[in-house]
Amino acid sequence: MNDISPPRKRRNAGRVTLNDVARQVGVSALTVSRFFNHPERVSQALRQRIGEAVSALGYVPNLMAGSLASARSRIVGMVIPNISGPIFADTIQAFSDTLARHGHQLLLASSYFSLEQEENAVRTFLGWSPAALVVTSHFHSESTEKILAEAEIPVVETWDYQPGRAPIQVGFLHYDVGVMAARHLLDKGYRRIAFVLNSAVGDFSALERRAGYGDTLQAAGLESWSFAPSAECVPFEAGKQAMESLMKEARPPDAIIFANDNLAAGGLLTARRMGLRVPDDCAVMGFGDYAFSGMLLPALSTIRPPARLIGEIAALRVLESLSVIPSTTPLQRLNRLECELVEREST
Amino acid sequence: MNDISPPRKRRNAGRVTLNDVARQVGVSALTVSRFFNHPERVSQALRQRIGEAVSALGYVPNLMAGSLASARSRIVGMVIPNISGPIFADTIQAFSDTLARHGHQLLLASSYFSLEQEENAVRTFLGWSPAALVVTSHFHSESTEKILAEAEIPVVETWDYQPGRAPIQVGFLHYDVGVMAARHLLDKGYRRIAFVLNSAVGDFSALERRAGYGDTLQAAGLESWSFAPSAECVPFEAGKQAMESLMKEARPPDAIIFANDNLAAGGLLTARRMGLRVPDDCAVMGFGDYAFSGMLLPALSTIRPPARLIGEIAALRVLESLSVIPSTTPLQRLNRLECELVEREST
DNA sequence: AGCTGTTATGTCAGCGCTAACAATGGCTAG
DNA sequence: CTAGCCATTGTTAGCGCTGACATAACAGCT
Repeated sequence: MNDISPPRKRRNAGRVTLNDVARQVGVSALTVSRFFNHPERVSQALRQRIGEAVSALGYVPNLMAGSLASARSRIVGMVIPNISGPIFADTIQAFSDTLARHGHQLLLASSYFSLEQEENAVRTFLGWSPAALVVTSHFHSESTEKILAEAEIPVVETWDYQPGRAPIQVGFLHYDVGVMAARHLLDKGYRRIAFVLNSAVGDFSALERRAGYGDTLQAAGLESWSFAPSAECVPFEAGKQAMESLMKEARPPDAIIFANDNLAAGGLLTARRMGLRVPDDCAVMGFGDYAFSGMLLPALSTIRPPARLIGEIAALRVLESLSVIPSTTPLQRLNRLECELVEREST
Repeated sequence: MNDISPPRKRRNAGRVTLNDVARQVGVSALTVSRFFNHPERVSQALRQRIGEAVSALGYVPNLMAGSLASARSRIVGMVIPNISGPIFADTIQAFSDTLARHGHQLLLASSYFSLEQEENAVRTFLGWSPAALVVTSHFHSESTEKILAEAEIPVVETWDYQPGRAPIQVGFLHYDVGVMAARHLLDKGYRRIAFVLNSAVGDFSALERRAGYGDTLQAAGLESWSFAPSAECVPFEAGKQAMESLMKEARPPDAIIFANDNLAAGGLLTARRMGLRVPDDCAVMGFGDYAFSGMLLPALSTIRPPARLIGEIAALRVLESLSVIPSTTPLQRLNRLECELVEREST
């Protein structure tokens, strides 16, 4: 019955395409493409007319198609331990904003300090041919290392600085933070200084801070001493547990460095509930300078990491690597940032 | 000279493609494609062999190509006022995690309460043919409304609940929060209750909370009264400014509702510095239940929004709309969530 | 005039994948 | 025994865009 089968239809969905714009203006599709990607290569007159047609038709470039054709995208993937934590949020914010200012988008995933989740996220992100990838710290699973090395895109490690590593790094030496905290307490005259680790397993950076603390105490001829709260308890509880346990010892510490301000806050409030005076009976020191740290009673002495700066500089390094912005060259060294000691009432 | 020009080369870059896998196994590319997207339509035996080939070759599906071909992606865009703020971070975290569990990715942008930035973000996101779009509140520019309506993808509005609006909404009625705060203070016997607005322009939700407060006071035959800090100052400062200014009045308030906990914290500390007793001289109430709120002295009474729940349910609604997970149907009503009054020492 | 170089635009082929349709073979129902 | 059906796999034709290359037009130069 049917003579010629009609050409197979495809669900174009009536979306406005480059070709529609091109036809409207009377040029080839490529010229319109250039209008978006290399406007300087299109004559003034055409630029004007294309611009009008674009807004008249309400054309939205299909970034997927563009990325597929050019094997480049304007997506940057970021894997970070968590989003809602008080420190990383600032980094994400600054990173995202800086990218956005230069027309790039942020694809985000959290790893919860799990190397396996990090690997999954990296793998998935690579499926999107991202322009670059940003991860946290230099601790990765072996396969993640391999994948990142073979990805042939810029990779930036944040929140850490390990001299001599290949990828671009934007962060600080956690070891130094441990040294800084220990020195501060030593200068203040404390001698029995304990260190409380994070209850979150996989937070290797905290271990480096402890190493800095340990070496500093050893160099001063003092005994170092660390407490690991049971995993699986929330930071605040872990701090409480640590304080109770440490103070029960025969010779309790006269100062405690907590792996972060959440733990320190738990410790601080527990100390007060136990009737201890802070810092007279026991000094307390945190890390992170969270929003609440200055409002505690006594206000918490802590070390403030350059969270926003990390995000911003990481984004700038990414954009430089992609030649989106000119390279401000010998900045390699400026990737090593400093933490700031915030001395308040608890030490 | 040259007889036949060689076929033009393209920068394949040696990446492993579907075809490579298919060739290795000895099937067509489509079968491998089905292996990933509709595994149930591939025979057991092939599934096995394809799976092996995939990991042997280290094949990573090119999601761009897939999305282009199918006009569907597994990206969900989210536009939120800010990332690092203490409340939205939880929503983002829960949203991202829930999406990730079902193989979807989060593309994130922040609007800083600016309708224009929101519109830009939405426009850009649409270029990625996202599977769905999530925005904050029901306040959008006219063109954003239009774009969203025409997008033909699920759109979810979060952090707000306006009866009778078309898009899926997951949130609460800010008006109710205002009522709840006012009622609480009235019940406690306060009569001269002031409201302090947010210093961030564009936070329309705060205006709705104020409306709830205003109507409640009016219904009680009391005068309502609001203070707007100068824009451009950080929340903490704005709270300070408000407290100083309000307390200088001839008949100062006996209770103040702040638009959020940051403002309230500024107000609280200022009150104490001014020698006022809280809550005896002036009660203080916030909104948000930020991390520090319970640690202030006196601990801040506030209203806790279901931040994580919003993120999680928004993600579930998105996934349902996309038929990724079965629809738990008459949940429409469950999208309206409740805030919780957290009574502490400041009221 | 002829040559080179530069700028502005077009042609063509494909990026890697999947929807629509077709084909194959085994199996049941009439 | 054959039509009809399901399950499984293959063929074809793009999705919307951009790279490499080609071309045209025109300027500046010998």
